[in-house]
Amino acid sequence: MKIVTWNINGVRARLGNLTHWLTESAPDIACLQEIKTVDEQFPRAEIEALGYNVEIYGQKGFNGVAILSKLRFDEVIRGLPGDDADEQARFIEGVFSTDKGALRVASLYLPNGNPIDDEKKFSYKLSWMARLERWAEERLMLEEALVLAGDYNVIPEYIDARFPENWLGDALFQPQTRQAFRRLKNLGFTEAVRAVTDAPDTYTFWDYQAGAWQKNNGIRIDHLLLSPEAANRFSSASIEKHVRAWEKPSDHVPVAVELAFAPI
DNA sequence: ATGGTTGGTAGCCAA
Repeated sequence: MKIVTWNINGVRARLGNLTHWLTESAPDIACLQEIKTVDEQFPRAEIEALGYNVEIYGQKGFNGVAILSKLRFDEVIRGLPGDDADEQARFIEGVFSTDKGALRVASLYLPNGNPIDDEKKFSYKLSWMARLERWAEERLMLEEALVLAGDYNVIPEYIDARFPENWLGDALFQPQTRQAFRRLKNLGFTEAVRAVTDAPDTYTFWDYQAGAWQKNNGIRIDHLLLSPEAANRFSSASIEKHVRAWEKPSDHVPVAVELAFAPI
């Protein structure tokens, strides 16, 4: 089973890319972030025509996440618990039935947090990460196959940036940010890409500005965390870098994992 | 050199 995360940066502006990618990459489950639309304006019919079930947690203008799945959804939960006042659409989870039991997949869009001297923005990022850790702690107690996929807006290590010195003042590379990501991982997750390669050139995002793509000025911020039950069936990960060279690309590319589960 | 680019929006903001 192929599970992919992709920050699409506007699903309506990227519909041609999305349908082409779904046909080419053929994921079983695709986690999208930054769909930047309300549910009613999501291009549902075009995606369903390709054989996908669609569950959306949209928002006007910004944010918004979705899960597309060839498997039927047994359950869908929208929003990250822990703050009833948080109205940003950044988290959706789906539960599926497989030959090995339940598979839970979350699509998350972690707050950017910049600029770090804006106390509201950076503290929102850190408190969101603390909420995510509490949520993960609870879910791991279920001992299910769980894939926590999305745009984490976290550069975990120096090798995850082509020019790490450029990111020292950025919310994505702050010590507190990196520590919060380590804390999450250390609950017992396997981070898929780093489990299969130590290569530095595994970027998932290249800014639109200043020719970042042409200079390979990239960072690795899109991640898939696997619970032990998922990690034990994990065989490979891939970064679909060629998508960044398409016409009208997102600034992120899809990141995929292959897990030995079959739909039932 | 504190630059530049994109999407969604009508707040130039968020990234």
